[in-house]
Amino acid sequence: MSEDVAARVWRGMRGLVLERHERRKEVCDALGMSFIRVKALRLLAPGPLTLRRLAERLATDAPYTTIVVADLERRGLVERAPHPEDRRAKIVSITPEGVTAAELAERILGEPPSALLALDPADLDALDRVIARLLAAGS
Amino acid sequence: MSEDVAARVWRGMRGLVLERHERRKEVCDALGMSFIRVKALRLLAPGPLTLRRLAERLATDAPYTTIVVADLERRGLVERAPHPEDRRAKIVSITPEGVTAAELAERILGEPPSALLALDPADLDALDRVIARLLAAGS
DNA sequence: ATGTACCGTTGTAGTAGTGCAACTAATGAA
DNA sequence: TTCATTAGTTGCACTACTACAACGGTACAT
Repeated sequence: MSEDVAARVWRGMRGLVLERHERRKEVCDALGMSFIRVKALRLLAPGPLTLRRLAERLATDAPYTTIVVADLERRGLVERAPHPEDRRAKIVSITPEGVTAAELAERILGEPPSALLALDPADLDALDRVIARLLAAGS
Repeated sequence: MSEDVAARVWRGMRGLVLERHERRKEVCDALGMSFIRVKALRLLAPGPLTLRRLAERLATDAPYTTIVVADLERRGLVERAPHPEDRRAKIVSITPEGVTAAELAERILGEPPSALLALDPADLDALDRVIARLLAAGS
């Protein structure tokens, strides 16, 4: 049954990501901040967002996002500026220091498990191809 | 560079598991308990553990594990019994009601994303084979 | 202009989880 | 026996996060 295979694959992927290679604590220790702040920083790395949009991406509400952003701003990692077209909104953008921190986070979180690095190149390519398809599919 | 491929694959897997298909909230709502309790239940499903061992598996300390287990016991989902050989220790085991709850959690967490179910059977098999190898490798 | 809706902020209250200290009971070694 | 160690528990203090209410400033349609 291919549903069983899918279930086994899914369990396997979850196990790899969530149990064997959870780097949450490591990255929080390295950056000296809570995980939601790391997440915010990574979300802002590609480009500025309004606070509201950031809140959505963080799956939290605006009030808490204000606190997170204020803290990151205090650390000099992000900046808040009024939105040029909508003066109600503010755009939150990452600073050079923030980029450095975000890159460190990416390096820690993105470091592939050794098993993945040790994988046979053909297997790795197969994995790469299929994962790309999964990501391309909407959900 | 195969390291780049590995990094891309790893990022993809993390994205799938952590961003696109995070079921934490869903399972907590369904079971009416915090995620660490769900985790404890799932850890106890295969067989009893001492409280200390459970604490290790939960990556938390003994005092908090006591609280979690006491709460699960109040709900009738686990039981505490004195260890037959070491009267300092207690063995925590899951009840039939606990098994039912754990199965529900497994069903929610283990439900593969639709993209995985829609995958070409050959791709799915390839994925299955490689994931199995990754899991077989220690880390 | 006016009513409605939206954005960010402040505040408040509650839950979840972490970390540490101290205690009892039990084990095991000297 | 005595002593160090371990298992579980209780308690406390703290951080992180969630959820909601309310407010001022702004946008926009009518």
